[in-house]
Amino acid sequence: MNHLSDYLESPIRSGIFTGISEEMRPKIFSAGQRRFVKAGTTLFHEADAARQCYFVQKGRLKLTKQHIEGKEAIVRYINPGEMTAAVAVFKENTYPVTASAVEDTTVVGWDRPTILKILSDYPSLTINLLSGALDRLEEMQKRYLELCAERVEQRIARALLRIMRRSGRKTHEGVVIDFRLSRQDLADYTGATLYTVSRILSAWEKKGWISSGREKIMVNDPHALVAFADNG
Amino acid sequence: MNHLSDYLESPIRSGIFTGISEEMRPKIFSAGQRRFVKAGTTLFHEADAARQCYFVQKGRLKLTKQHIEGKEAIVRYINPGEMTAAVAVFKENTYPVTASAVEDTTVVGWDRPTILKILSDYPSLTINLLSGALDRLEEMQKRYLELCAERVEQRIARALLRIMRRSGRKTHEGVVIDFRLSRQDLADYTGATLYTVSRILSAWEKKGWISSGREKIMVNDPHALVAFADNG
DNA sequence: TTAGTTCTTTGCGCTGGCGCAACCAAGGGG
DNA sequence: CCCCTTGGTTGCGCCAGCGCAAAGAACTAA
Repeated sequence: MNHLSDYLESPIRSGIFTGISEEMRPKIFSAGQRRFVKAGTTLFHEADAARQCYFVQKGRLKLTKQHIEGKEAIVRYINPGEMTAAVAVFKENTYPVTASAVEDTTVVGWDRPTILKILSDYPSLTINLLSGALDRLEEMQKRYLELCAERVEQRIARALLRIMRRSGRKTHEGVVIDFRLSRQDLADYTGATLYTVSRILSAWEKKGWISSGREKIMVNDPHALVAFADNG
Repeated sequence: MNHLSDYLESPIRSGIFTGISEEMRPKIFSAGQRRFVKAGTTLFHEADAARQCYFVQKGRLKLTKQHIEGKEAIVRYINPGEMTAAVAVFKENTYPVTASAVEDTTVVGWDRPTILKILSDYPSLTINLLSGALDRLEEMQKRYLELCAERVEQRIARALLRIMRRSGRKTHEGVVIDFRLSRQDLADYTGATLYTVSRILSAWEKKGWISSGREKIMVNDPHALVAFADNG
Protein backbone atom coordinates (compact mmCIF):
# COMPACT_ATOMS: atom_id res chain seq x y z
CA MET A 1 0.00 0.00 0.00
CA ASN A 2 1.28 3.43 -0.93
CA HIS A 3 1.18 6.27 1.54
CA LEU A 4 1.07 9.90 0.58
CA SER A 5 4.25 10.57 2.50
CA ASP A 6 6.12 8.15 0.24
CA TYR A 7 5.89 10.86 -2.38
CA LEU A 8 7.48 13.58 -0.27
CA GLU A 9 11.12 14.37 0.21
CA SER A 10 12.40 14.48 3.72
CA PRO A 11 12.68 18.14 4.74
CA ILE A 12 16.33 18.11 5.69
CA ARG A 13 17.72 16.78 2.51
CA SER A 14 19.77 19.21 0.44
CA GLY A 15 22.14 19.27 3.37
CA ILE A 16 24.35 22.19 2.56
CA PHE A 17 25.54 21.98 6.17
CA THR A 18 26.12 18.24 6.23
CA GLY A 19 29.29 17.57 8.14
CA ILE A 20 29.20 20.87 9.97
CA SER A 21 28.34 20.80 13.63
CA GLU A 22 25.21 22.55 14.93
CA GLU A 23 27.24 24.94 17.07
CA MET A 24 29.17 26.31 14.11
CA ARG A 25 26.13 27.23 12.05
CA PRO A 26 25.09 30.41 13.91
CA LYS A 27 28.67 31.57 13.53
CA ILE A 28 28.49 31.10 9.79
CA PHE A 29 25.14 32.87 9.57
CA SER A 30 26.29 35.82 11.63
CA ALA A 31 29.10 36.46 9.16
CA GLY A 32 26.49 37.22 6.51
CA GLN A 33 23.72 39.77 6.23
CA ARG A 34 20.16 38.87 6.94
CA ARG A 35 17.71 40.30 4.46
CA PHE A 36 13.94 40.33 4.14
CA VAL A 37 12.41 39.97 0.69
CA LYS A 38 8.73 40.85 0.39
CA ALA A 39 6.49 38.54 -1.62
CA GLY A 40 6.63 39.48 -5.28
CA THR A 41 9.80 41.55 -5.07
CA THR A 42 13.16 40.71 -6.54
CA LEU A 43 16.30 39.63 -4.70
CA PHE A 44 18.61 39.86 -7.71
CA HIS A 45 18.23 40.31 -11.46
CA GLU A 46 19.58 38.26 -14.32
CA ALA A 47 22.70 39.87 -15.84
CA ASP A 48 23.41 41.99 -12.74
CA ALA A 49 26.90 41.65 -11.31
CA ALA A 50 26.84 38.67 -8.94
CA ARG A 51 28.05 40.02 -5.62
CA GLN A 52 26.40 37.78 -3.06
CA CYS A 53 25.24 34.22 -2.67
CA TYR A 54 22.23 33.45 -0.53
CA PHE A 55 20.79 30.95 1.89
CA VAL A 56 17.00 30.82 2.24
CA GLN A 57 15.91 30.66 5.89
CA LYS A 58 12.19 31.10 5.47
CA GLY A 59 9.90 31.56 2.48
CA ARG A 60 10.54 30.61 -1.10
CA LEU A 61 12.40 31.98 -4.12
CA LYS A 62 11.61 31.55 -7.78
CA LEU A 63 14.49 31.51 -10.28
CA THR A 64 13.51 32.66 -13.75
CA LYS A 65 15.21 33.36 -17.02
CA GLN A 66 13.84 35.99 -19.35
CA HIS A 67 13.33 35.71 -23.06
CA ILE A 68 11.83 37.88 -25.76
CA GLU A 69 8.63 39.80 -25.17
CA GLY A 70 8.13 39.49 -21.44
CA LYS A 71 7.98 35.73 -21.52
CA GLU A 72 9.94 33.84 -18.91
CA ALA A 73 10.91 30.31 -18.01
CA ILE A 74 11.05 29.08 -14.44
CA VAL A 75 14.39 27.44 -13.79
CA ARG A 76 13.61 26.21 -10.29
CA TYR A 77 12.17 27.04 -6.89
CA ILE A 78 14.46 27.48 -3.88
CA ASN A 79 13.05 26.13 -0.63
CA PRO A 80 14.06 26.98 2.95
CA GLY A 81 17.38 25.39 3.81
CA GLU A 82 18.79 25.71 0.31
CA MET A 83 21.45 27.97 -1.17
CA THR A 84 21.49 29.77 -4.47
CA ALA A 85 23.76 31.91 -6.62
CA ALA A 86 26.88 29.92 -5.92
CA VAL A 87 28.07 31.50 -9.13
CA ALA A 88 28.74 34.65 -7.12
CA VAL A 89 31.40 32.79 -5.20
CA PHE A 90 33.37 31.07 -7.89
CA LYS A 91 33.12 33.39 -10.84
CA GLU A 92 33.53 37.11 -11.27
CA ASN A 93 30.35 37.00 -13.19
CA THR A 94 26.74 38.05 -13.59
CA TYR A 95 23.68 36.22 -12.25
CA PRO A 96 22.37 33.83 -14.91
CA VAL A 97 18.81 34.04 -13.53
CA THR A 98 16.46 36.39 -11.71
CA ALA A 99 15.44 35.49 -8.14
CA SER A 100 12.12 36.76 -6.85
CA ALA A 101 10.19 35.92 -3.71
CA VAL A 102 7.06 33.82 -4.14
CA GLU A 103 6.07 34.62 -0.57
CA ASP A 104 7.61 36.72 2.19
CA THR A 105 11.15 35.40 2.47
CA THR A 106 14.19 35.82 4.69
CA VAL A 107 17.65 35.11 3.31
CA VAL A 108 21.20 35.34 4.56
CA GLY A 109 23.66 36.75 2.02
CA TRP A 110 27.43 36.55 1.95
CA ASP A 111 29.72 38.49 -0.35
CA ARG A 112 32.61 36.90 -2.17
CA PRO A 113 35.48 37.45 0.29
CA THR A 114 33.32 36.44 3.26
CA ILE A 115 32.05 33.21 1.80
CA LEU A 116 35.52 32.32 0.51
CA LYS A 117 36.85 32.71 4.04
CA ILE A 118 34.06 30.52 5.39
CA LEU A 119 34.69 27.88 2.73
CA SER A 120 38.34 27.68 3.62
CA ASP A 121 37.41 27.32 7.30
CA TYR A 122 34.85 24.59 6.57
CA PRO A 123 36.12 22.58 3.57
CA SER A 124 33.13 20.23 3.55
CA LEU A 125 30.97 23.20 2.57
CA THR A 126 32.75 23.37 -0.80
CA ILE A 127 32.06 19.69 -1.38
CA ASN A 128 28.41 20.16 -0.42
CA LEU A 129 28.15 23.09 -2.77
CA LEU A 130 29.61 21.08 -5.62
CA SER A 131 27.37 18.19 -4.81
CA GLY A 132 24.37 20.48 -4.98
CA ALA A 133 25.48 21.93 -8.30
CA LEU A 134 25.79 18.42 -9.73
CA ASP A 135 22.29 17.59 -8.50
CA ARG A 136 20.86 20.62 -10.21
CA LEU A 137 22.79 19.86 -13.39
CA GLU A 138 21.35 16.38 -13.46
CA GLU A 139 17.85 17.70 -12.85
CA MET A 140 18.24 20.22 -15.66
CA GLN A 141 19.43 17.47 -18.00
CA LYS A 142 16.41 15.38 -17.12
CA ARG A 143 14.04 18.24 -17.75
CA TYR A 144 15.79 18.94 -21.03
CA LEU A 145 15.25 15.37 -22.09
CA GLU A 146 11.61 15.52 -21.07
CA LEU A 147 11.14 18.67 -23.08
CA CYS A 148 12.67 16.95 -26.12
CA ALA A 149 10.97 13.65 -25.83
CA GLU A 150 7.68 13.92 -24.03
CA ARG A 151 4.49 15.66 -24.82
CA VAL A 152 3.01 18.44 -22.76
CA GLU A 153 0.67 16.30 -20.69
CA GLN A 154 3.47 14.10 -19.40
CA ARG A 155 5.74 17.04 -18.72
CA ILE A 156 3.08 18.74 -16.66
CA ALA A 157 2.53 15.54 -14.71
CA ARG A 158 6.26 15.28 -13.96
CA ALA A 159 6.49 18.95 -13.08
CA LEU A 160 3.62 18.69 -10.67
CA LEU A 161 5.14 15.62 -9.05
CA ARG A 162 8.55 17.25 -8.82
CA ILE A 163 7.17 20.39 -7.21
CA MET A 164 4.95 18.35 -4.93
CA ARG A 165 7.84 16.21 -3.74
CA ARG A 166 9.94 19.22 -2.90
CA SER A 167 7.30 21.63 -1.67
CA GLY A 168 4.25 19.55 -0.80
CA ARG A 169 2.47 19.39 2.54
CA LYS A 170 0.51 16.31 3.45
CA THR A 171 -3.12 16.76 4.47
CA HIS A 172 -5.88 14.29 5.12
CA GLU A 173 -7.16 14.58 1.55
CA GLY A 174 -3.91 14.67 -0.39
CA VAL A 175 -0.69 16.59 -0.85
CA VAL A 176 -1.15 20.31 -1.23
CA ILE A 177 1.45 22.49 -2.94
CA ASP A 178 2.60 24.79 -0.21
CA PHE A 179 2.76 28.07 -2.11
CA ARG A 180 0.87 30.14 -4.69
CA LEU A 181 1.28 28.37 -8.02
CA SER A 182 -0.70 29.67 -10.97
CA ARG A 183 -1.43 28.00 -14.30
CA GLN A 184 0.98 30.47 -15.84
CA ASP A 185 3.71 29.39 -13.41
CA LEU A 186 3.27 25.75 -14.34
CA ALA A 187 3.34 26.74 -18.01
CA ASP A 188 6.58 28.69 -17.50
CA TYR A 189 8.04 25.72 -15.66
CA THR A 190 7.16 23.13 -18.32
CA GLY A 191 7.54 25.12 -21.52
CA ALA A 192 3.84 25.00 -22.28
CA THR A 193 1.15 27.68 -22.46
CA LEU A 194 -1.29 28.88 -19.88
CA TYR A 195 -4.17 27.58 -21.99
CA THR A 196 -2.84 24.08 -22.37
CA VAL A 197 -2.05 23.79 -18.67
CA SER A 198 -5.54 24.94 -17.77
CA ARG A 199 -7.17 22.41 -20.09
CA ILE A 200 -5.06 19.55 -18.76
CA LEU A 201 -5.60 20.39 -15.09
CA SER A 202 -9.35 20.58 -15.73
CA ALA A 203 -9.26 17.11 -17.22
CA TRP A 204 -7.31 15.73 -14.24
CA GLU A 205 -9.71 17.37 -11.84
CA LYS A 206 -12.61 15.58 -13.55
CA LYS A 207 -10.72 12.29 -13.09
CA GLY A 208 -10.25 13.09 -9.41
CA TRP A 209 -6.45 13.07 -9.59
CA ILE A 210 -6.14 16.64 -8.33
CA SER A 211 -8.25 19.42 -6.97
CA SER A 212 -7.37 23.00 -7.68
CA GLY A 213 -8.39 26.55 -7.04
CA ARG A 214 -7.02 29.96 -7.74
CA GLU A 215 -3.21 29.58 -7.55
CA LYS A 216 -3.72 26.46 -5.49
CA ILE A 217 -3.19 22.84 -6.44
CA MET A 218 -3.71 19.71 -4.35
CA VAL A 219 -2.70 16.29 -5.60
CA ASN A 220 -5.20 13.67 -4.46
CA ASP A 221 -3.85 10.69 -6.37
CA PRO A 222 -0.07 10.92 -6.81
CA HIS A 223 0.11 7.32 -7.92
CA ALA A 224 -2.17 7.94 -10.89
CA LEU A 225 0.01 10.86 -11.92
CA VAL A 226 3.19 8.80 -11.62
CA ALA A 227 1.67 6.03 -13.73
CA PHE A 228 0.53 8.56 -16.30
CA ALA A 229 3.94 10.25 -16.43
CA ASP A 230 5.72 6.95 -16.91
CA ASN A 231 3.74 5.21 -19.59
CA GLY A 232 2.02 8.08 -21.39
CA MET B 1 35.49 43.65 -39.98
CA ASN B 2 34.73 40.28 -38.47
CA HIS B 3 37.25 37.48 -38.70
CA LEU B 4 36.37 33.81 -38.62
CA SER B 5 38.58 33.28 -35.60
CA ASP B 6 36.43 35.70 -33.63
CA TYR B 7 33.89 32.93 -33.55
CA LEU B 8 36.20 30.29 -32.08
CA GLU B 9 37.05 29.60 -28.48
CA SER B 10 40.68 29.65 -27.54
CA PRO B 11 41.82 26.02 -27.27
CA ILE B 12 43.10 26.19 -23.70
CA ARG B 13 40.01 27.51 -22.07
CA SER B 14 38.17 25.12 -19.80
CA GLY B 15 41.29 25.13 -17.67
CA ILE B 16 40.71 22.28 -15.30
CA PHE B 17 44.40 22.60 -14.45
CA THR B 18 44.43 26.34 -13.98
CA GLY B 19 46.57 27.15 -11.01
CA ILE B 20 48.49 23.89 -11.16
CA SER B 21 52.05 24.03 -12.36
CA GLU B 22 53.11 22.21 -15.52
CA GLU B 23 55.48 19.95 -13.61
CA MET B 24 52.74 18.54 -11.41
CA ARG B 25 50.44 17.49 -14.22
CA PRO B 26 52.31 14.34 -15.33
CA LYS B 27 52.26 13.26 -11.70
CA ILE B 28 48.50 13.62 -11.57
CA PHE B 29 48.05 11.76 -14.84
CA SER B 30 50.28 8.90 -13.80
CA ALA B 31 48.06 8.27 -10.76
CA GLY B 32 45.23 7.38 -13.11
CA GLN B 33 44.79 4.75 -15.80
CA ARG B 34 45.17 5.58 -19.43
CA ARG B 35 42.52 4.01 -21.59
CA PHE B 36 41.87 3.86 -25.33
CA VAL B 37 38.28 4.09 -26.56
CA LYS B 38 37.71 3.10 -30.16
CA ALA B 39 35.42 5.30 -32.27
CA GLY B 40 31.82 4.26 -31.82
CA THR B 41 32.38 2.29 -28.61
CA THR B 42 31.18 3.20 -25.16
CA LEU B 43 33.27 4.41 -22.22
CA PHE B 44 30.46 4.17 -19.67
CA HIS B 45 26.73 3.61 -19.68
CA GLU B 46 23.92 5.63 -18.16
CA ALA B 47 22.74 4.07 -14.87
CA ASP B 48 25.94 2.05 -14.37
CA ALA B 49 27.65 2.53 -11.04
CA ALA B 50 29.91 5.57 -11.38
CA ARG B 51 33.37 4.35 -10.43
CA GLN B 52 35.71 6.60 -12.34
CA CYS B 53 35.91 10.12 -13.63
CA TYR B 54 37.76 10.87 -16.84
CA PHE B 55 39.97 13.38 -18.56
CA VAL B 56 39.99 13.40 -22.37
CA GLN B 57 43.52 13.62 -23.76
CA LYS B 58 42.80 13.05 -27.44
CA GLY B 59 39.63 12.46 -29.44
CA ARG B 60 36.09 13.36 -28.49
CA LEU B 61 33.30 11.95 -26.36
CA LYS B 62 29.56 12.28 -26.86
CA LEU B 63 27.34 12.33 -23.75
CA THR B 64 23.84 11.07 -24.40
CA LYS B 65 20.73 10.34 -22.41
CA GLN B 66 18.37 7.60 -23.50
CA HIS B 67 14.63 7.76 -23.71
CA ILE B 68 11.91 5.46 -24.92
CA GLU B 69 12.33 3.42 -28.08
CA GLY B 70 15.96 3.86 -28.98
CA LYS B 71 15.73 7.62 -29.19
CA GLU B 72 18.43 9.65 -27.51
CA ALA B 73 19.29 13.23 -26.70
CA ILE B 74 22.83 14.55 -26.89
CA VAL B 75 23.72 16.31 -23.66
CA ARG B 76 27.10 17.59 -24.75
CA TYR B 77 30.38 16.83 -26.46
CA ILE B 78 33.58 16.51 -24.44
CA ASN B 79 36.66 17.89 -26.16
CA PRO B 80 40.33 17.18 -25.46
CA GLY B 81 41.43 18.88 -22.26
CA GLU B 82 38.08 18.51 -20.55
CA MET B 83 36.90 16.31 -17.70
CA THR B 84 33.68 14.41 -17.34
CA ALA B 85 31.78 12.29 -14.83
CA ALA B 86 32.72 14.38 -11.82
CA VAL B 87 29.65 12.75 -10.32
CA ALA B 88 31.79 9.68 -9.74
CA VAL B 89 33.90 11.67 -7.33
CA PHE B 90 31.33 13.38 -5.19
CA LYS B 91 28.46 10.97 -5.10
CA GLU B 92 28.15 7.26 -4.57
CA ASN B 93 25.95 7.23 -7.55
CA THR B 94 25.28 6.08 -11.10
CA TYR B 95 26.29 7.84 -14.30
CA PRO B 96 23.45 10.11 -15.44
CA VAL B 97 24.53 9.85 -19.10
CA THR B 98 26.21 7.48 -21.54
CA ALA B 99 29.64 8.44 -22.88
CA SER B 100 30.67 7.11 -26.27
CA ALA B 101 33.61 7.96 -28.48
CA VAL B 102 32.85 9.96 -31.62
CA GLU B 103 36.34 9.25 -32.89
CA ASP B 104 39.29 7.25 -31.53
CA THR B 105 39.83 8.68 -28.07
CA THR B 106 42.32 8.39 -25.23
CA VAL B 107 41.23 9.16 -21.70
CA VAL B 108 42.78 9.06 -18.26
CA GLY B 109 40.52 7.65 -15.56
CA TRP B 110 40.75 7.98 -11.80
CA ASP B 111 38.72 6.06 -9.27
CA ARG B 112 37.12 7.68 -6.25
CA PRO B 113 39.84 7.29 -3.62
CA THR B 114 42.58 8.29 -6.04
CA ILE B 115 40.91 11.46 -7.27
CA LEU B 116 39.93 12.42 -3.71
CA LYS B 117 43.57 12.15 -2.69
CA ILE B 118 44.58 14.29 -5.66
CA LEU B 119 41.94 16.89 -4.85
CA SER B 120 43.14 17.22 -1.30
CA ASP B 121 46.72 17.63 -2.57
CA TYR B 122 45.68 20.27 -5.10
CA PRO B 123 42.75 22.25 -3.65
CA SER B 124 42.40 24.52 -6.68
CA LEU B 125 41.33 21.45 -8.65
CA THR B 126 38.12 21.26 -6.60
CA ILE B 127 37.38 24.90 -7.34
CA ASN B 128 38.05 24.35 -11.04
CA LEU B 129 35.75 21.35 -11.03
CA LEU B 130 32.98 23.33 -9.37
CA SER B 131 33.52 26.20 -11.74
CA GLY B 132 33.15 23.78 -14.66
CA ALA B 133 29.98 22.29 -13.22
CA LEU B 134 28.48 25.77 -12.87
CA ASP B 135 29.38 26.53 -16.50
CA ARG B 136 27.65 23.43 -17.67
CA LEU B 137 24.61 24.15 -15.51
CA GLU B 138 24.34 27.59 -17.04
CA GLU B 139 24.68 26.19 -20.55
CA MET B 140 21.99 23.62 -19.85
CA GLN B 141 19.68 26.33 -18.52
CA LYS B 142 20.26 28.35 -21.68
CA ARG B 143 19.49 25.41 -23.90
CA TYR B 144 16.40 24.65 -21.85
CA LEU B 145 15.19 28.19 -22.39
CA GLU B 146 15.90 27.96 -26.11
CA LEU B 147 13.94 24.73 -26.33
CA CYS B 148 11.01 26.41 -24.57
CA ALA B 149 11.03 29.68 -26.40
CA GLU B 150 12.57 29.38 -29.83
CA ARG B 151 11.56 27.52 -32.89
CA VAL B 152 13.56 24.78 -34.48
CA GLU B 153 15.37 26.88 -37.04
CA GLN B 154 16.82 29.19 -34.41
CA ARG B 155 17.77 26.34 -32.12
CA ILE B 156 19.66 24.62 -34.91
CA ALA B 157 21.46 27.86 -35.71
CA ARG B 158 22.51 28.24 -32.08
CA ALA B 159 23.51 24.60 -31.80
CA LEU B 160 25.66 24.83 -34.89
CA LEU B 161 27.32 27.98 -33.60
CA ARG B 162 27.90 26.48 -30.16
CA ILE B 163 29.44 23.32 -31.60
CA MET B 164 31.47 25.36 -34.06
CA ARG B 165 32.84 27.61 -31.34
CA ARG B 166 33.96 24.68 -29.25
CA SER B 167 35.01 22.22 -31.91
CA GLY B 168 35.56 24.23 -35.07
CA ARG B 169 38.73 24.44 -37.14
CA LYS B 170 39.37 27.48 -39.26
CA THR B 171 40.10 26.95 -42.94
CA HIS B 172 40.45 29.38 -45.82
CA GLU B 173 36.78 28.94 -46.79
CA GLY B 174 35.12 28.88 -43.37
CA VAL B 175 35.00 27.05 -40.08
CA VAL B 176 34.71 23.31 -40.41
CA ILE B 177 33.28 21.17 -37.60
CA ASP B 178 36.15 18.95 -36.63
CA PHE B 179 34.34 15.65 -36.22
CA ARG B 180 31.67 13.46 -37.81
CA LEU B 181 28.35 15.16 -37.17
CA SER B 182 25.28 13.73 -38.86
CA ARG B 183 21.87 15.31 -39.36
CA GLN B 184 20.60 12.85 -36.76
CA ASP B 185 23.23 14.07 -34.27
CA LEU B 186 22.17 17.67 -34.74
CA ALA B 187 18.54 16.60 -34.32
CA ASP B 188 19.38 14.76 -31.09
CA TYR B 189 21.25 17.81 -29.87
CA THR B 190 18.46 20.29 -30.61
CA GLY B 191 15.37 18.24 -29.89
CA ALA B 192 14.30 18.26 -33.52
CA THR B 193 13.98 15.50 -36.11
CA LEU B 194 16.38 14.28 -38.73
CA TYR B 195 14.02 15.46 -41.46
CA THR B 196 13.64 18.97 -40.20
CA VAL B 197 17.39 19.38 -39.72
CA SER B 198 18.02 18.14 -43.24
CA ARG B 199 15.51 20.56 -44.73
CA ILE B 200 16.94 23.51 -42.82
CA LEU B 201 20.56 22.75 -43.64
CA SER B 202 19.60 22.44 -47.31
CA ALA B 203 18.03 25.87 -47.19
CA TRP B 204 21.10 27.39 -45.53
CA GLU B 205 23.34 25.74 -48.08
CA LYS B 206 21.35 27.40 -50.89
CA LYS B 207 21.88 30.74 -49.15
CA GLY B 208 25.61 30.06 -48.95
CA TRP B 209 25.75 30.19 -45.15
CA ILE B 210 27.13 26.67 -44.85
CA SER B 211 28.38 23.85 -47.00
CA SER B 212 27.84 20.29 -45.96
CA GLY B 213 28.45 16.70 -46.93
CA ARG B 214 27.92 13.33 -45.38
CA GLU B 215 28.46 13.86 -41.63
CA LYS B 216 30.39 17.00 -42.42
CA ILE B 217 29.41 20.61 -41.91
CA MET B 218 31.35 23.75 -42.68
CA VAL B 219 30.11 27.17 -41.66
CA ASN B 220 30.96 29.74 -44.33
CA ASP B 221 29.10 32.71 -42.90
CA PRO B 222 28.97 32.57 -39.09
CA HIS B 223 27.80 36.14 -38.91
CA ALA B 224 24.67 35.40 -40.92
CA LEU B 225 23.90 32.51 -38.57
CA VAL B 226 24.39 34.68 -35.49
CA ALA B 227 22.10 37.34 -36.90
CA PHE B 228 19.52 34.72 -37.74
CA ALA B 229 19.72 33.14 -34.30
CA ASP B 230 19.32 36.48 -32.58
CA ASN B 231 16.44 38.09 -34.39
CA GLY B 232 14.58 35.12 -35.82
C1' DT C 1 33.33 -3.72 -59.66
C1' DT C 2 29.27 -4.98 -57.20
C1' DA C 3 26.31 -5.44 -53.35
C1' DG C 4 25.07 -3.82 -49.11
C1' DT C 5 24.82 -0.42 -45.64
C1' DT C 6 24.31 3.99 -43.90
C1' DC C 7 23.30 8.75 -44.45
C1' DT C 8 20.64 12.39 -46.85
C1' DT C 9 16.92 14.64 -49.39
C1' DT C 10 12.27 15.86 -50.38
C1' DG C 11 7.16 15.34 -51.14
C1' DC C 12 3.03 15.03 -48.61
C1' DG C 13 -0.47 14.61 -45.13
C1' DC C 14 -1.54 14.93 -40.31
C1' DT C 15 -1.88 16.74 -35.59
C1' DG C 16 -0.45 18.56 -30.98
C1' DG C 17 -0.73 22.34 -28.93
C1' DC C 18 -0.47 27.39 -29.56
C1' DG C 19 -2.88 31.65 -29.14
C1' DC C 20 -6.82 34.70 -29.85
C1' DA C 21 -11.21 35.96 -28.02
C1' DA C 22 -14.71 36.02 -24.96
C1' DC C 23 -16.50 34.94 -20.76
C1' DC C 24 -16.50 33.48 -15.84
C1' DA C 25 -14.80 33.47 -10.85
C1' DA C 26 -12.40 34.98 -6.93
C1' DG C 27 -10.20 38.27 -4.17
C1' DG C 28 -9.35 42.88 -2.21
C1' DG C 29 -9.59 47.71 -1.44
C1' DG C 30 -12.35 51.58 -0.36
C1' DC D 1 -21.45 46.74 -0.64
C1' DC D 2 -19.73 47.43 -5.43
C1' DC D 3 -15.93 47.97 -8.54
C1' DC D 4 -11.71 46.52 -10.42
C1' DT D 5 -8.00 43.60 -10.98
C1' DT D 6 -6.06 39.28 -11.54
C1' DG D 7 -6.50 34.54 -12.55
C1' DG D 8 -9.00 30.57 -14.78
C1' DT D 9 -11.86 28.23 -18.51
C1' DT D 10 -13.12 26.89 -23.07
C1' DG D 11 -14.35 27.19 -28.11
C1' DC D 12 -12.12 27.51 -32.41
C1' DG D 13 -8.91 27.96 -36.20
C1' DC D 14 -4.31 27.57 -37.62
C1' DC D 15 0.43 26.05 -38.58
C1' DA D 16 5.22 24.41 -37.35
C1' DG D 17 7.20 20.59 -37.51
C1' DC D 18 6.71 15.55 -37.18
C1' DG D 19 7.08 11.25 -39.50
C1' DC D 20 6.16 8.07 -43.26
C1' DA D 21 7.76 6.76 -47.73
C1' DA D 22 10.60 6.51 -51.44
C1' DA D 23 14.48 7.66 -53.91
C1' DG D 24 19.22 9.24 -54.22
C1' DA D 25 24.20 9.65 -52.74
C1' DA D 26 28.31 8.27 -50.42
C1' DC D 27 31.06 5.12 -48.06
C1' DT D 28 32.67 0.00 -47.15
C1' DA D 29 33.75 -4.63 -47.63
C1' DA D 30 34.89 -8.37 -50.49
